[in-house]
Amino acid sequence: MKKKDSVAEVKLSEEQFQAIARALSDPRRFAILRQVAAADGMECASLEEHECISPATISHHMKELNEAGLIEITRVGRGARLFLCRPIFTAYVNRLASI
Amino acid sequence: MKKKDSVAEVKLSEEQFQAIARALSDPRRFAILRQVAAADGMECASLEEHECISPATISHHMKELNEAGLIEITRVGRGARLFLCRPIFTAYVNRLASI
DNA sequence: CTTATACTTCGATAGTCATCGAACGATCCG
DNA sequence: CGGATCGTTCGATGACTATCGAAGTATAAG
Repeated sequence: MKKKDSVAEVKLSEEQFQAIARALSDPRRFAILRQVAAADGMECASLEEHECISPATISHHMKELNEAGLIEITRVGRGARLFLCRPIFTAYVNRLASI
Repeated sequence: MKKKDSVAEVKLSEEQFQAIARALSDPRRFAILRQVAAADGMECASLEEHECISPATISHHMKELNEAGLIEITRVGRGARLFLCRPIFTAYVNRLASI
């Protein structure tokens, strides 16, 4: 008898687990992730962070989040659409919760 | 109708939330937290980390975990006992999960 | 009292990382 | 074609931090 395994729980490597922890430890990155979670498929250009940090820095954070496996980035036209990889994120949360 | 609020869910400040995220982003600290979670009230001297890092560094990590609100440290005799602050930890996990 | 154990504090160091500006690449529009 | 917009890459820089050894504090034991 199990609970909530409807998505066939992803298995995170130790490396990825730590990469995610690191990715989430930066306030900007977490803010970005929150926005993507709230509006899946949103335009990168719509992120609030464009108000306070440079495009170069935003791009850097995107790369980090992407390499941690937390978001997918799809270029469309001149812009980019952002998608939360919820299975990965959920796997991280569950693993944390289980310590 | 709610779920699992049996501990009267703790409310984390934005500051504490980020402090916890930062605390968890270091592999050593996470390893320490895992050991404490697995053996609440354990002796600091029993941590595996004594095999690989200096007492000074361990003490530093303890301070970080303590200031993030994740562990309590009580001196007893020459040693120190470590306790996981599960309500705080759970509040962090729940807040993460709710994005 | 002296020694040993357990942890803390301090200062220094080396490595990491968020941030930027500048230059570049791609795409859309007129 | 020629701008204009959006994002990426690169190199540099300043800030932060994990780590250490050495010195300090407290406690227990001989």
